[in-house]
Amino acid sequence: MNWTNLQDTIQGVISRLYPEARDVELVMEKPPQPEFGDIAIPVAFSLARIVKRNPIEIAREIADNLTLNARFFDPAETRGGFINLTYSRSFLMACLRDINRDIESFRSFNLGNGVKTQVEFVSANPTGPLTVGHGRQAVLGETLANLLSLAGYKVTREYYFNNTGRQIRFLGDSVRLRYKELNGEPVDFPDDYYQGEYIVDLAQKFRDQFGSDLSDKKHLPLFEKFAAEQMMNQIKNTLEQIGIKYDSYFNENQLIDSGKLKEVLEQLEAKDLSYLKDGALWARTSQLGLDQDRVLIKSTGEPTYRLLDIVYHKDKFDRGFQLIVDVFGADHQSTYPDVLAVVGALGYDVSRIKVVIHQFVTLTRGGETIKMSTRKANFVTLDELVEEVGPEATRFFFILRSANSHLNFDLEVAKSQSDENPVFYVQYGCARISSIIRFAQNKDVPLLNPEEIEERILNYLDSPEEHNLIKMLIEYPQVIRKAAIEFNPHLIPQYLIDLSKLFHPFYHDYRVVSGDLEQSMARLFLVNAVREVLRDGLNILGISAPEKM
RNA sequence: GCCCUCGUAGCUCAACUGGAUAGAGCAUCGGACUUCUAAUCCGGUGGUUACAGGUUCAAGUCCUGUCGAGGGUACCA
Repeated sequence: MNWTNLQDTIQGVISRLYPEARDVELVMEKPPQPEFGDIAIPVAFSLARIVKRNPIEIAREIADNLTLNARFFDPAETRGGFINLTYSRSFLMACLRDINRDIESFRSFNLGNGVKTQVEFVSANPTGPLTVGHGRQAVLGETLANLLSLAGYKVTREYYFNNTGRQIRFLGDSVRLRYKELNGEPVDFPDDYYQGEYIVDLAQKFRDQFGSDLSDKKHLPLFEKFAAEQMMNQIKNTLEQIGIKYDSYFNENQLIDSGKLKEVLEQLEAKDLSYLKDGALWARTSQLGLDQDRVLIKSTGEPTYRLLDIVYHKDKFDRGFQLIVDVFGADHQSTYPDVLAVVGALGYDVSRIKVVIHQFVTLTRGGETIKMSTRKANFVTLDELVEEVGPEATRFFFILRSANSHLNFDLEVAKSQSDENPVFYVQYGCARISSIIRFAQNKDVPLLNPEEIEERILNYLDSPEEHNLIKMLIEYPQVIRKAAIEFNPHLIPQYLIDLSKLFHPFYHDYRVVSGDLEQSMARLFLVNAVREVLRDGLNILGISAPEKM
């Protein structure tokens, strides 16, 4: 028995009582107040409109007809049109056993059925170190991939590596000029080139490797290749520091070299979706429902980012991905509709593409906003951030807020490792419970396994606080499921904080290992379940659950 | 100008996608370790959900408008 079974039961009662309203949406939620029970169902209000009757009567009628399995739920009550259900004691204890048995199967569910899925995230140009903003996307994308993976999707994590075009040319030439400087030659370094100190480092490395006879512009391709590869390695290192690994790196030049770009252009021409104007090739995006046409090939002969992204997405479909997740920053909000429209016009089912947009990170230092620009090099790198606050806090902080909210990141706060960083609060819960279990072992209080613990012993768990803890644990699978369905991973850290907020006061008020052996075993069984959930949740977030702190 | 995303306690953010009396943390004030970890706990203070209308049994959430922030509106990515 679980939440889903209950939902089916209620749906059945409704369609029997009110056949005309069989399709009504059944919402089940947590009531705002404990005296309203554990589950609230406001369905009578929606039914009232359809069957044109008083919602209070309807609620009563449904409650009376809910012949629920009494082993799991106490009789249904109604209150002002809401139907309220309360978990039975035996249901709570059954769940507690399940959690102690195997947390992964307790929270497991299958949405994906092995659907071949790609999650693309970060994909920053290798023209500079990753910034704090990329960090948010990295953590968001990776956590989403984790969630989809445990939801039954077959997930590939991919990084799109832009290794061609103007940005790379600028990068290569920036390095070349710094290299010239190192050779003692005078240079005029353009304002719109990459100003950062890391360019000088690259030039130095280049000089160490290739000598000092290559400053002539004809060697630019060598600089480009060298610099892009170096930057890409640096980016991989940065991501690895916060525990992020990819299954696949996709190089942009593959799209060009393989002829796929050309193929797409031919298809667009055949469908009369492109035309020449002012020396450039345009897409008729205005005919696809968008506000204006867009350039595909610049008059310089170079493809635009939009065109490459169209080809890339076509290629994703051609590689057999059935679900395509793109994690983008807010600056892509205007380009992805064009990409989707054109890819759709090429005959692909773009409803299989899910675009997750996250808002920008505003970086502050003691309340002062820091303006960031890669070009000007006045940015804070992800490396610097991780070095200051550690990988765990970095990950937790970035996943704590919903993707759609502007994230304010204050360096002073992050650096201080203060109470404002709730990752410690959650981890401390794990460490505390581990400590209790160690203590219990020394006192010969065993942590019983779910098969051997008797109902008689579980009867010691009879306080409201203990029941509330178990009820909170029962919510865990719903939280994970919801996070996966809605692409809202921030629900997980929010939940873990809430669970910890229930555990820590419990710890203060109730002694786990006491003189009463059976009571101690019961409480040990409970806190172990809490640790299982905390540890599993942290694991999904890529954060460790320390046994000691 | 137009298009996205937002606007919730002094600050950072939640609020189960339309549900019951809008919740946490930080900050601030005051308390708690001879007992399994004080990175903890307990209590006080804090709100016309930017503003004005509308939709309905019910609006922080939906629709319209105004104001404010960020992003886009490039033959940059």
